[in-house]
Amino acid sequence: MTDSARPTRVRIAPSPTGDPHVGTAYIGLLNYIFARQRGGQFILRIEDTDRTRFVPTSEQMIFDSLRWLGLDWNEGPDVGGPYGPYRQSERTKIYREHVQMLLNNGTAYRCFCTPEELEAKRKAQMAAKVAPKYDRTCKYLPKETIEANIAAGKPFTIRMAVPEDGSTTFRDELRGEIVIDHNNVDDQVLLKSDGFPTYHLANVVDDHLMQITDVIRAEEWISSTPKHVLLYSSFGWERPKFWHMPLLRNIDKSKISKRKNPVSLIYYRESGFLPQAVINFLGLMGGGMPTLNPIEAANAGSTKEVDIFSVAQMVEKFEFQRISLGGPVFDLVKLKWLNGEYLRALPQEEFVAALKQTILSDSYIRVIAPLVQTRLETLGQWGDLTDFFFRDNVAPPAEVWVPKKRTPEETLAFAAEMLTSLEGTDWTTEAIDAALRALLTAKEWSVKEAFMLLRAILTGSAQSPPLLESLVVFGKARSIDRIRRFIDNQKKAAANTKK
RNA sequence: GGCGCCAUGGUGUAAUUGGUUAACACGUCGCCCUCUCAAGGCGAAGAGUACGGGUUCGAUCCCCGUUGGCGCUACCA
Repeated sequence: MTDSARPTRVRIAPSPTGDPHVGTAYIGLLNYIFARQRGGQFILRIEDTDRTRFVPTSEQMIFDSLRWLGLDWNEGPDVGGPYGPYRQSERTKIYREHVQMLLNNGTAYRCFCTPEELEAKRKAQMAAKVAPKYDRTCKYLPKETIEANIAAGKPFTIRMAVPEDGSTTFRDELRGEIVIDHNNVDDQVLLKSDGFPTYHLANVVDDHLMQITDVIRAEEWISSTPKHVLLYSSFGWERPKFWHMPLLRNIDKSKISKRKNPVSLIYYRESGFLPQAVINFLGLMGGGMPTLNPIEAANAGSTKEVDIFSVAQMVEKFEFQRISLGGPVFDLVKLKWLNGEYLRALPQEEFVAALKQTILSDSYIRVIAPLVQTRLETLGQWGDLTDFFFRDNVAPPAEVWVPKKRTPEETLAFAAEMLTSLEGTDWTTEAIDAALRALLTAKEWSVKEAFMLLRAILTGSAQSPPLLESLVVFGKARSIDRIRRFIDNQKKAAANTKK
């Protein structure tokens, strides 16, 4: 059972629940480097077991974004491999078979409690200031009851039977031993009533079946690692090594989120960040690259070179043991500086090519053109009508964005509502229109007021091509970011004038 | 609340693993260059390493406690 003989195999397992996330890219990069350093394999697995959050277009965006960043995988849903399928929704039979093994050896049991019952119990526990935990009602159900329930067609989940005392100890390769008392481990649902597995089951089964040697994932998983360790032993399997990486943070140190940061890889690509810069920046998060010694630094010519490196250099020099465990703030300011460095270093031909691939691409211009064709008299007016599509900063004056009968405060509050609503909207004119109208009716805003506000935020002006179409063309990721930045900027400005 | 993880300038990281005036990069400010703005060059301010105790001749580094931040606490991942 020595793992030294096993060839290194690592994986990332994103969920297709929306836009591909920078956190996925971060963990992806780390896994990629880890595999390359050891001549191992890097696997992409799609964890699409939550049908309520499933977004059909998400998977392809994940593929595209990771490829854009240059993080190629050896095995995955789209490239195949010997351990497929690599999409969990296609592996439900495997999970059911495995959960049966657990049922057979008594390390799992059926639970007939309804979501409502569970919710009520949880509330009661919270009210009593007790740690919310499943009370094991169904753990010791008599055989006859279980069979009767099944015969009656009562829906059930399957839970893991966590030992009622003792503790689980595991080793985190970066932190050392971590001990968690079983009192603090819930009887986790392994198989949902819809027949799909939860993360915990699917993850362990797949990692084992796919021969994963090292689990390199975000720190948020530490607390549930005992569940996974317990599962490995319930199955009688050797467990992988666990490496928990620090969590990327917002400026306020909270876990990075779309409310406070552009978090979509689509955003970075569409806003004209270079993949090398994004990857380089991610490589800076948490350290890991050894500092140049003074001689190397002198040879490099400039000390800032220590912050600039490629994936190849990371593969060569990155040391996982050097990673610092404090969650790094994802600082857009430094990313922009880095991106500027890469842009300036580009040969002119490549710089032009980069423009033509992104912000000046044929496909982008093609979708903008119909919006302005009827509105211009000479081609020279193109820029007048479309500038906001090509700009990063638009700053509408207050007389444009504050409706006559509203105060700046209530307008900003409405903008914030709009942001929340649009975040959860499909990016089509119909869906945006519906969302907007629902909101404005609820808040008693006129169509004119609401649309003008959004127009001002998006374009910086009171005149523009059709708003909804413009939003769609500009893209969800960038539109959302523009609204968010507008609100932030106005709040800052208001705070400053008060001082 | 419970459990866990973490803690070096505003931000990201260094500090030959206990011996330095605590270093580098971003950002900020100033100067130079310059038709402007960037870029580039030069320089400055900014932490005494969260706090309090130990251990030690000596702690950023080891130990304990406190505080704070973050995460988890779902039929989400």
